[in-house]
Amino acid sequence: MATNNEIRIWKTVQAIPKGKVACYGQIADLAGLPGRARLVGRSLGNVPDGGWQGQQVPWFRVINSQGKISLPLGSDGFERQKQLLQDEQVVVIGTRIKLKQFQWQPDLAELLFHLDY
DNA sequence: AACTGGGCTAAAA
DNA sequence: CTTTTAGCCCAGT
Repeated sequence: MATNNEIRIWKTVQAIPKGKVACYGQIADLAGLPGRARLVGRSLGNVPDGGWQGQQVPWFRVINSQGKISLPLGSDGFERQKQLLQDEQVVVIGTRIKLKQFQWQPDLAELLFHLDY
């Protein structure tokens, strides 16, 4: 069953724009769960097929604070994440993500804080 | 009521 | 650049 924290996390992740990424700690903060990056990682592994409330949850747009894909290099999950990112023009070199702009726009963060859960 | 292992992190080496 | 170290949090078991 989905926990409240998972739901908050999924909804926050749904706000990541296509072609951009965010890191686990960042999502935790924006979801109002500071210090719980690991919970974000765990929760993204529990995303229901078909997403949440009819909306997909772009789990693959979440990476670690080093700007890399966190799944084990060469694993199925890694390849899947890499493919999905490349499908939206995000450049992946080895495990590393390349983005012109790695940070969230302030107005977006502002919007997220006001999400009505 | 412990115990554990993660899709973590920041800092240091 | 990389690896290590030492914190960190908590759902699942």
